[in-house]
Amino acid sequence: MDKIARDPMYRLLLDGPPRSSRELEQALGLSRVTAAQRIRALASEGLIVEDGTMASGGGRPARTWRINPHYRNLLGVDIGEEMARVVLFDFGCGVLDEALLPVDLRADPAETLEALARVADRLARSPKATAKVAGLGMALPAPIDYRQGRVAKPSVMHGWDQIDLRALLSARLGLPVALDNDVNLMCMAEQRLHWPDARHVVFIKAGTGIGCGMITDGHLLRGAFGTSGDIGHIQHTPQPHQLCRCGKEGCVEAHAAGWAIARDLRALGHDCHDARGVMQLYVRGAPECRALVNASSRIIGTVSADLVAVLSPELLVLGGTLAGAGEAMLAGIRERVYQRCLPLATERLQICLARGDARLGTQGAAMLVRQILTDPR
Amino acid sequence: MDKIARDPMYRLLLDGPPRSSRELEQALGLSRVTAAQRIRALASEGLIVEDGTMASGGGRPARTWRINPHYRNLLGVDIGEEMARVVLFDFGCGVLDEALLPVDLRADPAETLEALARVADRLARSPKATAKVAGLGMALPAPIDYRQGRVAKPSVMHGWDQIDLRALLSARLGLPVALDNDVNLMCMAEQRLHWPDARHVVFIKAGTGIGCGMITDGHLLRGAFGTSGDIGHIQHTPQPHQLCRCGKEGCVEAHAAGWAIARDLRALGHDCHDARGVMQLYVRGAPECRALVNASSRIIGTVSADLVAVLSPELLVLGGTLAGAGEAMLAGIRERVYQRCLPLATERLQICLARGDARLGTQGAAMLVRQILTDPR
DNA sequence: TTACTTATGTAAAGTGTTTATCATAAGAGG
DNA sequence: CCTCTTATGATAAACACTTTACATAAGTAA
Repeated sequence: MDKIARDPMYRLLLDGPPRSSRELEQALGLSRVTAAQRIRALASEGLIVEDGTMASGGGRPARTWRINPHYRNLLGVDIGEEMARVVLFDFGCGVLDEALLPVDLRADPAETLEALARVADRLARSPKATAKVAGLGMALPAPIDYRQGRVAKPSVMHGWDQIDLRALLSARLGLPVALDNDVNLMCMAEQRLHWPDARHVVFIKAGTGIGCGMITDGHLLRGAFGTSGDIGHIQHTPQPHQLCRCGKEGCVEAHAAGWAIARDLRALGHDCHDARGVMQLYVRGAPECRALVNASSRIIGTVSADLVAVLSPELLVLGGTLAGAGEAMLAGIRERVYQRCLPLATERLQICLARGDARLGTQGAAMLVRQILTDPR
Repeated sequence: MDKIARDPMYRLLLDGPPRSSRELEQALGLSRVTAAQRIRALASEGLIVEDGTMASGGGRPARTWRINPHYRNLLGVDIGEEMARVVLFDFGCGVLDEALLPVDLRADPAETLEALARVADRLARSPKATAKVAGLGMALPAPIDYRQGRVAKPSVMHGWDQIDLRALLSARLGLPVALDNDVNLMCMAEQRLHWPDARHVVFIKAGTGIGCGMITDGHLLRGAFGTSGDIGHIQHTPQPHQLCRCGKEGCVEAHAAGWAIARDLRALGHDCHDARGVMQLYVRGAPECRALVNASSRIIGTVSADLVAVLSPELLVLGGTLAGAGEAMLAGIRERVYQRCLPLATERLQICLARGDARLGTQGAAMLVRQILTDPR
């Protein structure tokens, strides 16, 4: 593991927009002399580069500095329930190259890992790479003990909790590796990249499964055991109870998740297996599908209302495959949130669709390993 | 406002147990020389005093240092829906003197404030006082914008949102004043004083109203608009909907709060007006009251289960007047939490009664103003 | 008692930061 | 063009903290 600057100034530029010398100085509470000195040091090592000049306010305009995206590259992996995505990023989380591969989470984890490692190796040597790869981050659809770097206790990833995932991958690839839950990472990437000023965010991922990530006071909320955000298995007692894949009845997932909608569509004679299939039917305009998606959005809205009442966020973002239904999903969520929450909590609340694309999970994964690599500890 | 040390070393001793020179040095990342020098400075100003010696580990035992509780005194005020409590604390939040006064939240806030100010003035000159009063903290049963120092938009405190509470009180008393929501402050005091090692805590206050406070990663969670923890007006669709005092139907409060139980007891012919009245009947063993309290505990348990699933705390504490029912309340909460949450979230979760007494709110208020007085900013 | 261990005090030398001062660069506005 | 404003660079003295080294204090274990 090669050394990368752990200077707080560099971290500030990694997380935020380009800044001038004066802004850096003020943000870090340094004197002008020290700030300038540290900027020089970072620039001479090639970690940061000049970005441009700010608008003049009547005097000499300030130069701004930004990170050098080509100082290192990063790999981000997002394992979904049917597909895995591997993306090669520059150090600013800009996309350089990408690969998809099918995965079967019920198969032997070792085989899946080896397949992933081969793809990662190939991407690291891609002609589109601009620098050495500094680390790999991985998003997984399971609760993760992200300090231990392993799956805590999976609902859909049978057998994955037995292995020391981080050590295994790190040894196989010769790279620092960091893991976390996919929803947490999507939440982090969405906030950092698209809503940098929001300090209290709830991110709801509605796809084949349902989960949420939370940012409070600018920090990702992982909970005491890394299992936070489990809204999929809250019971909200809808009229006829449905059996959930977790073994309980009446879970949110069993009524509103992609797999549940697909189940209901199959019962109506459609060929549909997951959230992606639901969206295919949805865009074709199948009325039964639209009705089921609308119902799902209202169930998700019910849970969202509880989250808003408890956490009082300024922003509620909907992501995941089902967010492809766009305003239709938002309408159901807004309906329930405004109906059930007190005006004080909703009058300044924004409810909207995620701005990030399908690479959000991989971006969050890359940001996580970058964060760990540059952490002063 | 007189100056009080803002040295991080002093804050560490304020928040935690007595520590030795070496422990302080390590906790703050200082060298031995600097730590000793700063300890000398704090001791010579009378801010800290020697506490004793640690057990010897084969060599000279280390001296430990603690804050000097008599350096300053603090006032804590907790305004309830029927009574206000004013407590004079030493700087370690030990109780020195105390007063209760009836309040009517529907009356003119100015009159209530003047009555409070007179009591505060009297306590500050109490013969039990050990030092000058450095500040006053106040806990209020309403959402508070704690930066602005005023009531955000009250449900039960009509008219209180019109006034700049902090400025008014501060001018009247000639003291720094800090405000926050009562449940937030109870949560903070309970965690800091009784569970200092717990970093993820949910505190549920079940009294005349119902609310919750949350500590995540050791920090009190206030949300974007200071309105977090509003579990009283979550709708959980119990069978026959009850009208809530907020104007909606089916709120948790309308079925489980002290005022709702009192309402049901009055319908059964009992003379009962608030949570305190409910507890009086409860300890006398009235069967209808026991049944209603049990039902309430299960409704609170349902909400608790959602909180546990979302936040993944290591500790769920029940406080407030209804917590006086003890194990009976816990039983209902545990029943629902273990029934509805995944084992991963509950296997290491503790569910218990608050250890703090009726002064918890005033203690939190005193801690808040102490925190602000010693904040380096 | 002596030997060993850990805690604490003091002084000198070195590192990094801050403050203060002076000089230069580069825009806006007249 | 000149003047005003803001940004930036260079330098030196003052300051805070760290490291190192040595001395002393106060326990335990033999």
